[in-house]
Amino acid sequence: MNTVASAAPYHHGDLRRALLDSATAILTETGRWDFSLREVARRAGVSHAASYRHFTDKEALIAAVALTGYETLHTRMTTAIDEATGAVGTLRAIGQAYIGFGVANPALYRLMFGQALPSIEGLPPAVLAVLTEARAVLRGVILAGARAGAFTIDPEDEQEVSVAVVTAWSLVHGFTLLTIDRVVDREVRPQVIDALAARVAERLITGLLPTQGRK
Amino acid sequence: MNTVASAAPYHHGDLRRALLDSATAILTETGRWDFSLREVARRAGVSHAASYRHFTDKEALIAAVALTGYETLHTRMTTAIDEATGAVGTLRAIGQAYIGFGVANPALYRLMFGQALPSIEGLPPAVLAVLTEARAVLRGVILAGARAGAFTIDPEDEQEVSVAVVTAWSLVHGFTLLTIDRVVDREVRPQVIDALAARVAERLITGLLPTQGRK
DNA sequence: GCGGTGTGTTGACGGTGGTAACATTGAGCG
DNA sequence: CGCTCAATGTTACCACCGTCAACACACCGC
Repeated sequence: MNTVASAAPYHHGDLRRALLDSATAILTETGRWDFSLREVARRAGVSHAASYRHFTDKEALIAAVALTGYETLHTRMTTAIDEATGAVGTLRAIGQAYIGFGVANPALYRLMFGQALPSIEGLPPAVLAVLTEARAVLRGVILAGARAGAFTIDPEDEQEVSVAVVTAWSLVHGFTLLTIDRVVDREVRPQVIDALAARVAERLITGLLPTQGRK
Repeated sequence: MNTVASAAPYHHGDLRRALLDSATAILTETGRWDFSLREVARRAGVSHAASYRHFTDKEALIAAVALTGYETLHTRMTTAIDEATGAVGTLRAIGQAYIGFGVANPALYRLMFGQALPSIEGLPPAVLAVLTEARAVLRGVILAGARAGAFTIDPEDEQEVSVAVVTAWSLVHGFTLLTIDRVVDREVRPQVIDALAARVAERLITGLLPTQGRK
């Protein structure tokens, strides 16, 4: 009866996947993350209560969508790393991949980092794991750069490394959100976001001060 | 009948203000920005439809709350500037004020920058005005520093100044959100956020590279 | 062939944002 | 002083939402 080609093992086939697909479709089409469960179900051609066989909660559905987002973000970052060379180049690549993902999927990005949960904690462990993994990747890049002497960071000083990680992540996260929210737009009107992102990243790398010590 | 001392010009007195107060109270108490209009009205001791005499929409109420947030943020920034000296010192002060505000009012901050609107555009003009003003303040600080020769920025190069503005704002915005969302917490476990914020800011100012040119 | 379990449906409940019709009350004006 | 009227607040209602319980079906192993 169904026009879908692939196998239909159970009643619907793979409703869980279908629901996730519907949700992400709404996300990208409308740009809003505050969709209704019923709309997702409707779109999947299924009754409004069917989702509860696959997700305990609306929040669980959202968390599952976020998880897919974290996963693709993570893979984009790692592939970007693989294709880059040098500490600074790798840092640039990873930042570009991150920002590129966020700008390409604004609603998903905001769902991942913006909303439905009181805090990141309380999320399913799988979600936290991927998130932690992504941070570990960034830390690894910075640590490698520090060990290679490319940065002014003592690789043995854990705190110093952490500060650098937080700094880089903050910059990239903040830039992504400001861009998504069109706050930046009015300031710069960049033809290409990439160019602006690159210059912002450069500012982080080179700093603001004239080339000499601090303070 | 009312225990409130001040005048009660109309039926309730100043329902608009009361509703805003209720909303902010819920915001700070529960930490959630997705309250219901009816709860706000209930808390103000008024029927749920009364709010529509003062706000066209739930979104309008939220925007009004956000507006108060932007205003206090703006004043905190300007007073911080007044009390600071030197370009770098001023930049530090403004960043600290910004982060301090966000961390002290997490739910409000997320409401201001996180949520209910497809994008920042489409907000009431008053909101946009204050937001723009806040950015202008930051730009002024950076421009002054550039003119004084404190930064490696050509004050005549508008684009370069803009890049610096976006960079600083992105950093501070991202750091605030990561802190609020407890993402940073697990990485560093800072006893005092201020200390971490200061070190992050320092990283922006001094950059990552060993003290020499770029690339 | 048959029971049972996994899957989807129907229908209901309380709560929500929003609207319309009605009630009240204070202010302006004779 | 009393009337009107517009501003403010209330009641009643709508469609929709998230969630749950009861029911229907269909495929599984036996």
